[in-house]
Amino acid sequence: MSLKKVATELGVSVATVSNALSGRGRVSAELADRIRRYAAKAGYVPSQTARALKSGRTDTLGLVMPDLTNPLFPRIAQSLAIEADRMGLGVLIADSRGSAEEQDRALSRLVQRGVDGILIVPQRGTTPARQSVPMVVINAAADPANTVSADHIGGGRLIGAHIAQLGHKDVVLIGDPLSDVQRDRITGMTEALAAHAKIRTRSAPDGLKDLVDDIRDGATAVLTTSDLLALRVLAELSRHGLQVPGDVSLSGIDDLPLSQAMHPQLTTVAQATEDIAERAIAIILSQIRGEQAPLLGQTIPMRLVIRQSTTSPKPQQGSQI
Amino acid sequence: MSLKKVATELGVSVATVSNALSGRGRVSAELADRIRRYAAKAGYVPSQTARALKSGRTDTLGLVMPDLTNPLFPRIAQSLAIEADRMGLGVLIADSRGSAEEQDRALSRLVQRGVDGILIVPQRGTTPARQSVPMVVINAAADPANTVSADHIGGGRLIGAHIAQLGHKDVVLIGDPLSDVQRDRITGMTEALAAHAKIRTRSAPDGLKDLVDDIRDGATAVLTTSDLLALRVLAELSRHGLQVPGDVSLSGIDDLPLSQAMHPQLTTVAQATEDIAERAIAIILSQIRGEQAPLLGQTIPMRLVIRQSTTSPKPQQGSQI
DNA sequence: ATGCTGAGGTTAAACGATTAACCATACAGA
DNA sequence: TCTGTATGGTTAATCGTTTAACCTCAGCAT
Repeated sequence: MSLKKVATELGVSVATVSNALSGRGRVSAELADRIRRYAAKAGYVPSQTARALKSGRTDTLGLVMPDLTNPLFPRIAQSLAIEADRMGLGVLIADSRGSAEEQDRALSRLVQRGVDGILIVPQRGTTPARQSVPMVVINAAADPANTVSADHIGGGRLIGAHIAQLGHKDVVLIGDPLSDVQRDRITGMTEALAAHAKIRTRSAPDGLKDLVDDIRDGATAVLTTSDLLALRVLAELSRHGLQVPGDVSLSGIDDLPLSQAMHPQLTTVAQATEDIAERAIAIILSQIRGEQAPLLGQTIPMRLVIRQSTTSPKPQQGSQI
Repeated sequence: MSLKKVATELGVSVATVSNALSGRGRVSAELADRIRRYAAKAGYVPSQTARALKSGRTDTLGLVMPDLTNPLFPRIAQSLAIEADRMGLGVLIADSRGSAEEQDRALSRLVQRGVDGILIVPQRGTTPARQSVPMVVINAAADPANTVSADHIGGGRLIGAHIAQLGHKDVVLIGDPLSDVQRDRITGMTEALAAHAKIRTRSAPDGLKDLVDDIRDGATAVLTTSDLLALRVLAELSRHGLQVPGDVSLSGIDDLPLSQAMHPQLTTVAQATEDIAERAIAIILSQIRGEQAPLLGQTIPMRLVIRQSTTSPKPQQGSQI
């Protein structure tokens, strides 16, 4: 069903049909009505392709992620897909599989496919190559412009403050220092805890094995930079007979489904992925439409989710000789 | 950079440029070479949109999933995205958010966007509405044609046989009976265990609370239909002081990242998502190209991953007075 | 010279929608 | 009667590629 077919079958010109359906040109009310009804009945669906060719816009966004296997991907993808859909946009996915080169290849493939804009969660420590279409960076730490990110530092502060308030005086922070995001989270935790507690920092995954020593040495809480890492820490602790939260408090970040399935249920910090998606798409849409408002890095607050894995430290800290 | 621009700048016709670049028409070797070089230098990129309009094909597939938040989604999406990419296809995602109606809406949106075919992981118990483009169903249980699925029954058998071989005589199976896939997995487990053990079946999530009783009553293994459920079961068991695998063996299915992070590491069954993706895309490509070979449901074997959560039952089963 | 063949191009139509520019009719005002 | 102006359409160009059909020589045989 093309415009032309509808037109000839109705004995009018394609322009009239187009005008009637779009409501833009001048068509008498009754003819417009007749056309609309006929088109609906005949199942006419405008060709996005033809429209794209004419308008130069495909109403499609590209989404590039470093690793689709990343447990956070589903959340972001879902929020983005839903919001994009609300805005009448499609989302084309691409996996940048580990390397910066693959990331750039993914970018240019998307551009060649004609996407109107690109949403990208960049590889650790890389700056994606500039493209000919608007680009919004998601969840990069402290990038200059066109960035929408969860407030990782703030998130770190949130959990740090929670732990400080519980009265912990000796805590260990563990995360992967190669990741900007995780570094930011550690920074936040440190800020919130510095005045209240001794801080030990370990880097994952190598530092996992030192954790038990830290605890024997007096640490009463372990703050991790991700839920998955927290699960791993829990494994390590329980292998050595340490109870959470009895002997140690433990926290994650991300609020993955597993944080509710594990025992004890994990205290964590959630990203407002819907808000991130909404902002990201708003920004990219405004850029696509040429409103070059230099929207600077936007930061979306995180939310503390207190569950069972954190409590006040045991009063008797006597075991350390 | 359009064909036309390249053509006029080189003083030839667009047809010649097109022919030279595609290698299809008749162009003298040296002219073709000159054109190719110039096009490359000028950064000419063919418009996919125009090509799509002319050819009627967009080289794009739609991927519909019931819930992008499903922990299996990343794996499938990644495998599919990579394989599609290898075949020169793009992947447009859509979330069917819970309801069968939303699923059908997602489908028709994709069709309107002009995808050449659709890959769908259907909602539980729904049969997606037939569309005007080829469709391949992924991971539906026992559907008729055009289905590519992990062999869930076989996977169930695999883990069942493993447990039988370990010598368990009394096991409980737990899963969500509303899900076709999970039912299939239970079926497989049952087949493999029927001759060797007493089988108790519980449905998740309500049956979780009965598990401890089952074990006190003599059950020595709990087989779940998913890793996430296994984690939940582990939580329930340890809340009641039961050790895995000391007191009970436990297994999952899916081989999610968490199965390695938890303690003990989970014995599980993995889907060969790459193989599934490859088959699914091969099928849909052949349909798009009109080779209507009535490819019937294809089933991809699963793979047993033995880790630490399963062992032989304790010899002394004396406590059950 | 004349006709043929083949190589190497060019012309033009088509895909489907949008839209600027144009045309025709009716009716009002002078 | 003639001009002016809505009103309601139609024509045709355009976006960038692809491709069937056609044109134009050069070289060759008759």
